[in-house]
Amino acid sequence: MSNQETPVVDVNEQITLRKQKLADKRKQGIAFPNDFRRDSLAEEIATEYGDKEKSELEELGKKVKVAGRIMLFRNMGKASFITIQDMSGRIQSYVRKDAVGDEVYEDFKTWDIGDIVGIEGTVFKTNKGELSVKASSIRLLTKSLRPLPDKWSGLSDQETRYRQRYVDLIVNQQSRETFIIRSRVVKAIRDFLESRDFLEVETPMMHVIPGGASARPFETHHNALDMPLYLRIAPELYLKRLVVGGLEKVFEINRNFRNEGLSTRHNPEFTMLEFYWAYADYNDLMDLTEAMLRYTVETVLGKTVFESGGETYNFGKPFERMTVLEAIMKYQPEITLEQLTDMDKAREVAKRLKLKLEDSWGLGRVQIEIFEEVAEHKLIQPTFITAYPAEVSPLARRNDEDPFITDRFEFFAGGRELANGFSELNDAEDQAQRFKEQVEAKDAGDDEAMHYDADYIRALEYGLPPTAGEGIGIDRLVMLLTDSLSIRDVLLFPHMRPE
RNA sequence: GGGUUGCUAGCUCAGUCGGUAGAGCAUCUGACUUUUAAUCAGGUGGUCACAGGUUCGAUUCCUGUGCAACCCA
Repeated sequence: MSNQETPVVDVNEQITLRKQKLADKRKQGIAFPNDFRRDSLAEEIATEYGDKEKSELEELGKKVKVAGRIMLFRNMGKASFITIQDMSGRIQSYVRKDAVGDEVYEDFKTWDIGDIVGIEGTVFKTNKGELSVKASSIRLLTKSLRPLPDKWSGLSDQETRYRQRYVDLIVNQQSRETFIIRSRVVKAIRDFLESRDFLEVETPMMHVIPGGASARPFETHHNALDMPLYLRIAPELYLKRLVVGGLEKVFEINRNFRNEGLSTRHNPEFTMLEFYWAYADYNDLMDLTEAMLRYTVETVLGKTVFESGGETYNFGKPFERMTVLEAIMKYQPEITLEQLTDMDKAREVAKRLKLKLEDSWGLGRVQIEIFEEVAEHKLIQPTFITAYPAEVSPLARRNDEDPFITDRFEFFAGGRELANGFSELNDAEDQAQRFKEQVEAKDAGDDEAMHYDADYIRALEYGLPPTAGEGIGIDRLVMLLTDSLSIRDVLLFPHMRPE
């Protein structure tokens, strides 16, 4: 294949010319050499020599080998300046005809912005003081056949940025930074949990029974076994099986798949951290979550107070904690506790808020609908909301004093739910009963209700120690830390309809 | 699912009250051995998203489709 012409669909004059240049290069020998080895990155050179005086550098005569993509090309006759970009940043190179030789220089003048080059030369400073590499030799390593976007305005078309992320990453520094931050967030969380003796595990992505959350799954098919399989909607039930098995502190950072609509907050596949902690409850979890998020924000951004979406966030001070009902009354003071705890009155409140209620919903579900309508989007600063009704928490442990609610919380910041955690239900008989209720709901037409997972019940029957577990949406956390309005901005390759 | 907006050169954008289009960057030719979005002179480049309709004539007006962004449910 390497000697084949690349088929190009949308050919234009510039592409045709570049293909001709590549064809000439093929005739001269190896068009795609892979024997150049660099010894320096742009940023390393800047860090090491940026502060030195012009004369100091001349004395030093530091020789470097750099490589990267040509981003700017300023030809001034018998000498040129090019700016190349590598994984660390950009550096300028000064290419003189008398330094690289007539033949190379004439060839070099035909190279294009976007081409990938290797340069050997000396670190120096120009008269204007810009740190540069004075080329003693320069080679074309990869011919680029497609012109890059405008060197000044870059690529701003959202669709192209998502569909051709490679181009976005070449020209938009901010996009590169977003994904560097994303990587640092995951690393910070991993370091934090490992330092507290959590074990990282990998559990199946393909489930026979999709469980651990309420959502519609993607379905696939195993040919050899001739059976349906589901892409997981959550790893929860497998991680808790591991706690039964004695892995008392486990976590997994991986993809979940939910067969739902697309929006600025939803992608069919998204990344979740889930972790389980034996001999702990939801209060311990909130403390741990607070410490982990504070550590993550501080490690990644270097500070605990930051701006995002026009708001100032403070992850340094203690996170607020309140119950679902307290949150409703805080943000809608005319609603009383009495109205929220009486089924008929709560339904009246919901009706006034123009919420659409199903007849089958109990008081707990109605309360949550009201909460989501009046409070959720107002929870800007980091806040834990507790005391979720059992009706909407099929996997959470009931509260000892009030069996109507569970020992559960959700964590909010920026008006978005970022985490969900609770003391786990470890009563096998109670869990079996709740699965049955879910199956009844499914039979009644709720296609987000859960299946009955008999093996999970069997695992619980061996005994799940008292345990707390939590899931944190990594994409939404990264959105907050990178000031991104859409989940697509924090996914390298977001789901798009076919072109 | 409903609504609004957008789709014009490789990129970023103008524009045509209906007479088939412009700018900057990129590209091409020429000048230039310390430039900084280099500069200067001169060129090339477009099924105006797609398909219909109205019209003497549609990129422009109308309808539909596709993709995208935003808002609502």
